[in-house]
Amino acid sequence: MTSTAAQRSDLPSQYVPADVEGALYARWEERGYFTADPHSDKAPFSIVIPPPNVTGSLHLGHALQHTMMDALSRRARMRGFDVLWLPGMDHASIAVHSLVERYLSETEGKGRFDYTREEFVAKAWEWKERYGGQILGQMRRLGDGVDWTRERFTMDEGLSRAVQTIFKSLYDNDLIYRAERIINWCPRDLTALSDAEVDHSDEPGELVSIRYGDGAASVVVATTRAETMLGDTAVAVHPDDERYKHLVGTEVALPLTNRRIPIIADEHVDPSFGTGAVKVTPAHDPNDFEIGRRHDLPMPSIMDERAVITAPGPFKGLDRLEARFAIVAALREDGRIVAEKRPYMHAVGHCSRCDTTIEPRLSLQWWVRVEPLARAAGDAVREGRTKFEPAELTPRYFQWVDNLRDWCISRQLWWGHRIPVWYSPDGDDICIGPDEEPPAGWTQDEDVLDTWFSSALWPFSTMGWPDQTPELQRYYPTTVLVTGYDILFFWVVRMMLFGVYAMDGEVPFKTVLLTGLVRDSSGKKMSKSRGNVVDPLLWMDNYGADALRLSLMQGANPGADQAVNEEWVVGARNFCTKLWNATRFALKNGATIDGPMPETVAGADAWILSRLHAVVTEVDELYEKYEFAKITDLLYHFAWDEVCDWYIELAKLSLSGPSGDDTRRVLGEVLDVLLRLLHPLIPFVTERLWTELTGRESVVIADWPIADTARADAAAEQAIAQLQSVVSEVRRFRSDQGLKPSQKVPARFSGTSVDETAVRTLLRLEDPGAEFIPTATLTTAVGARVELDLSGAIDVPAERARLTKDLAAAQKERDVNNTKLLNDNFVSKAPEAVIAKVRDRLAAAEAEIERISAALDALPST
RNA sequence: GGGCGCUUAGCUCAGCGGGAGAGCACUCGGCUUACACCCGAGCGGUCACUGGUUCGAUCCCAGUAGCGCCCACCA
Repeated sequence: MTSTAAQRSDLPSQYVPADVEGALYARWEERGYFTADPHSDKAPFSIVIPPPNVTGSLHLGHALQHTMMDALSRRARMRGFDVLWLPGMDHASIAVHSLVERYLSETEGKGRFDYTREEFVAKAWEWKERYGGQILGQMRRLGDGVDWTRERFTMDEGLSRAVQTIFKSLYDNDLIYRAERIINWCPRDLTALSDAEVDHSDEPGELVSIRYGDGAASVVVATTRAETMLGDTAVAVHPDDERYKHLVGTEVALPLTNRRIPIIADEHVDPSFGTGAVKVTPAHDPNDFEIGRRHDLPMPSIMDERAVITAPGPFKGLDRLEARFAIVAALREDGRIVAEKRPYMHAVGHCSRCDTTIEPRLSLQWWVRVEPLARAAGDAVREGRTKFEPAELTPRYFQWVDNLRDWCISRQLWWGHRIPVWYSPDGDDICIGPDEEPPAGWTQDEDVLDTWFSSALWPFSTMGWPDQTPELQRYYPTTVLVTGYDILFFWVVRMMLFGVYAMDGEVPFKTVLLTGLVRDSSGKKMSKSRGNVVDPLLWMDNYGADALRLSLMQGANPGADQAVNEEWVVGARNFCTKLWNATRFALKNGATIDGPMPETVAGADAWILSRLHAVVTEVDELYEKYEFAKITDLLYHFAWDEVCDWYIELAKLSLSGPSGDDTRRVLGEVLDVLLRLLHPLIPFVTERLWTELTGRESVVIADWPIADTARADAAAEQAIAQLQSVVSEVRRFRSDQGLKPSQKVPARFSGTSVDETAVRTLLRLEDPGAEFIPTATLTTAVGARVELDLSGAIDVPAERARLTKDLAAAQKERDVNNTKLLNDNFVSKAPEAVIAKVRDRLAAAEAEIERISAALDALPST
């Protein structure tokens, strides 16, 4: 399978991602590299993908998270794990409804209610097959190594079965119940919503104070929702409020109506807010509902499902906002308005899907009793069975899980899992399990379940639960969940609730890796309304999937948001090109991975191997902490600064020398290991280069590098450090002197053991001739002396400026350290190692000052 | 009202008790036969402010100011 690298060294000088990415992915998929094997004897490693909406398209947040999951699973595969990365999509009940409704209105000119339920659902499936799931192709473009043979959809038969099974179990255990309560109602989507699906924002409204009743028996209430007064059935005051004690138990006339309503006392009322008296509208406000329940008040509803007034009278038929305006005007006319504050900023709930103002509505819905589930889910984290990365975000989990209220799970929609409860003509109900038949003549509940209900089962429903499949037994609990901290509540908490419940207390994941949000280049949240949304597909088109992935990983500090910017993607693309050309150089020069590594090597070869294995160790440590930004930074600098800028430059010299074969082997080794280390982050370019370099099948199935501590070579590292120091110092001198890089300068070395030939070549220095005149002398920090013959052409002012600057720095260094050593407290209390270091630095600074002063003195005076 | 976090080079961010760092941007010089998507050199910061702890604070503690996020039924 191997052939010599030199035969294949025909790469062009630039990497063109579009030429290779598609074909490589197709080959990986075809060869089944990403297919898990539940019967394997390898240790399992599993991740379930956060299922994107079937309506969705890949955005930068996906790109970030998918790259992390891909990197983790590719590395695990290389390390010898049996990897399952399970892909799939969510049916996204409300989102599909909006899209399908728009689609039907455009294509057939009809609205949702022009179809029967069955027709609409059929249309939705049709839409899904035709337009849904675009993201799956986009995931392939990004390089996601998911197991497509196990792709799932939340409305699959198997997952629907899981939904029905757990629903029945919860129902039978009295953890699901039906009750009439105030719910969040979206008057546009015409459905109930859970608390999590409501976004609150402060908005300018109005606070009007209205006098109820007349004379001494009157009371003033303040409200932001004057229109709901039509449904008032009481006025409440605090029981201890002396101002109103005498009124409790009496009645007042409700303005604009003929009704009289009682004044009641309830602990909920805050006497210090407003007038201390509050109107009570049990059918249109959650607090008022509770008060109404406590006092057994009537709960008349005054609006329909579209938030249009239904209460008889002049306001009937008005929209809630029109009604508010009209009612305040009418009250004003009646002289009942005591005060009006406008604008009055207060929090208003909005439908997270369509942004319509939520209407609290009294409604009969299905609920999950979360308290017992939440306690178990909280304990799982308290006991450390699930850990959060970064750990700082753990309190946020508890904030959620410890304060959950019952979860409203029924939705007045058609696309989704229909509630498996049937009603008899007499109104009895029965919950039907997956293998049961409802009694004849009974009818099924019309509602579907909240989309998040099925998502909450994802870690086990996708693996075949409730059946005890090999997958479920092997891959649950999953190794790690990677998701944004923004859906901790929506999703993570609920998976914990149901996972712990359904799987006998076993958590759905051992670690939850929470990523930050991807923001625009100035750190602003991306949103359609801001118009700053970047399409990752465009960047992939222009720079390649690897460049996108690498740029995202560069900014991926645990739990922190990151700003992205096209220039970073350009930089990442440049890195890929750099790698490409380094490998191209290696191939051109006969680098190889064939044959055993030489036991001992010298000079730059020894140094780079020492560094390479240190990097392997470090990368492994950083992966344990999910430090993607640091992993990327480390590999970026190792590859670019050390391998390309120094090692390859030095290798150019030795390739033609006596140890050329060693260098060819070492160069092959370095690139082989480096490409394997980089593969999880940038799979395409590394695959292309690695197969070219090694002639082997695929880096996807290559082994993860193992650090070889025997290659650690402190002496070699020190020697190269010295060489680098000498070279840098001379380069700086040349640059300050304005010498062209191409200009050759005679030079003489002393006091150093660096490889003179190497240094001369790198610096374009010539051997000293017979008439060598040392017009400049450089002494570097490592004690090497370099004399250069500029034949009188030395730029004295430039050199004086350079030396003066160095002198000032050295003097400052001397003073700082000297001061420390003169401080008795420091000398007596600081650790010995620190003191020794300061002494060394002082000595070095003094030597430096002497050296520079001498050089300055030696300069010809002008 | 609770909870969390941030403030370090022009920008985006690392660092977090003993010498201020990276990428990009910027300046200067270079087509040095892997790479101009490149090479070499350089400029750039009283680490938000005020106190405290410490021999020593960008780093720990307290407070101040500004910014951000999450949660919350004060009408």
